[in-house]
Amino acid sequence: MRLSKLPIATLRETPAEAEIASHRLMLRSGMVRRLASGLFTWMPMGWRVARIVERVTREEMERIGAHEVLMPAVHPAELWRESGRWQDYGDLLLKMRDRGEREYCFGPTHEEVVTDIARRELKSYRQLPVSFFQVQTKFRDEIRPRFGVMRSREFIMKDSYSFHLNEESLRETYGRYREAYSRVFERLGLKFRVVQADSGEIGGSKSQEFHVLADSGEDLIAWCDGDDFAANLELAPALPPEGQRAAPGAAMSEAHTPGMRTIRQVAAHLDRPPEDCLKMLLVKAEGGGVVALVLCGQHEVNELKATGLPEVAKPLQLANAQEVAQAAACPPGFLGPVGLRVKTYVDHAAAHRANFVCGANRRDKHLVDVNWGRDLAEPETADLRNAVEGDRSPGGGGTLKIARGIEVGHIFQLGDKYSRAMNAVVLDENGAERHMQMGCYGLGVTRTVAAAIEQNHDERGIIWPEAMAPFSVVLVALNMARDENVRAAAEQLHESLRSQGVEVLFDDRDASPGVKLADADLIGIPHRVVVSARGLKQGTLEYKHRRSDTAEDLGADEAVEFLQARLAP
RNA sequence: CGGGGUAUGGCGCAGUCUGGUAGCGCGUCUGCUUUGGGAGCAGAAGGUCAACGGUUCGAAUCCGUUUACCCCGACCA
Repeated sequence: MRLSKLPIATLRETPAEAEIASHRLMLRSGMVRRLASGLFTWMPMGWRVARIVERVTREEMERIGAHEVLMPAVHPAELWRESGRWQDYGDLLLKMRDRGEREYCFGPTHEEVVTDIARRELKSYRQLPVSFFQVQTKFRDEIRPRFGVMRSREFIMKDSYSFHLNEESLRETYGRYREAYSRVFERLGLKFRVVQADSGEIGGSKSQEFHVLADSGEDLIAWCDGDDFAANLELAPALPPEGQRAAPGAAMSEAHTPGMRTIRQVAAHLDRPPEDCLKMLLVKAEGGGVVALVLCGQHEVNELKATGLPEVAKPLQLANAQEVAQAAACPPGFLGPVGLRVKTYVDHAAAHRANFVCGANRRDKHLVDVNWGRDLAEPETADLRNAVEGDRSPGGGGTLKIARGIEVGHIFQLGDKYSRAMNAVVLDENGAERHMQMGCYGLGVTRTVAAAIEQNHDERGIIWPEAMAPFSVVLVALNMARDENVRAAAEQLHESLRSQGVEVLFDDRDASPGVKLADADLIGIPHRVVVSARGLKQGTLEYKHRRSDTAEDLGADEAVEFLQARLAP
């Protein structure tokens, strides 16, 4: 492609709306343009990248025998009423009416449609297992679209659905998808992790997420290098500490802690480490009232774990002022478990502390040298907190690491949730009707493009992994408009590379060298060749990799072989 | 949906408090010069100041209504 023919300007200044690197760089490099909140046009350069992700994904889907289909983007309401999700999916579902006042939604996912297909087409266990996939535009009416195409309302997803006679077959196919997804992200050159995940609204039992590792990721994931444990932080168990709890020491006493409502203030004032200072949260209980949760000062409550307790209301909500006042005669900063008559759960780590500090349930007072079993009853323990770096791995192979990730894929074993709701059955070998087992598997195509940029960029621009780059080589011809030698050499190299099948972006614009070099860095093509009058005088071209700090000269006549050697897969 | 904010040429912004008929940088176009890290000079095009209504001799500016967008919270590929 000749840049002189691509009428898309790169932006020197960043539009004010862009908060994160990928959004900024995609706008500046002209990969996408915004139409409205959460709606983006994919411009030529960006679309090439999206299509690479699509292509690699398709190839891996076909490799495991999935059949590509294309289902409608618009779905009739009846189908979604049948599954119960016309209501359950909530406002994320974009609903609309046609001229006959019939109700439809724009599909945010396709379990209903594919299950309808399956119940019509699949009649016998002999047809199973089978899986279908599509690459298609989805619409989710997100409350707050943000981060450009990372969380847009309209986006492209590759979604697959598998059908099985039994759970064993489902598990086997699920495993194949996990491997296929891993191959997709490996081939794209992304650093990623597969982690255990919560199934959320889609339902079903087991699910795993694929996260591209990036510091700007919205999710936290935990894993252990010494075993195969890996989970979304919301699911990662925080194991009880090992060993015996220390013996009680000095007798419990009261300390004056005026106005100190945070763990940090209390710990500093009493000269105790934060882990010795237990904090207590009052949260709303199912059916009214409150439940108390006690954790070590440095730990964070885990919402999924907390709401898993029978008494705790979903979603997790802190008690309001009235509820706190009802439970204790002090402000929230001075709450503690001693003498409190509220259902109380204590995190394993907090239950392991001896001689700890906690609120006294009196304004401006804390208790010091408190001990379970001495100053108050032995606690009812539970896992309430987020795991932290260095915690013991549930897999037993060492300690946990924590990193940020961007969720680009999610695979589920759905079981019979949809096949039951929509009565999708086949006859088994005994001629009996059986609800099919289902799996579903999503991969965010457009989000993967943004995630790749989050993981691979520097202050100058994007650094595409080789496999995702919209072009392999950028050919920068300096002062081509006024130097016939440069023009001839550049045109010739462009033609040679093209004839060898190399995807080359030819910067033949009549622009200053600074502009061209800056744009080459911004767009992020891995291999750069500069043709200049200066070099040609010595019969050389200049080569530089986007990740390298230094350029090297190469003979003008060996450029094609040189590049081919570098581009070899 | 709750809270906060913004809306002025393609992009980034000033002007609004204190009303007087719109300006800067980047980009675009023309010409000359320059040419290895976002060039210089000269000239030019481009704005119903988000929309509607009101106050006023006069509104980007004051008042009211509406809309769009952004940021912070709960969701997801």
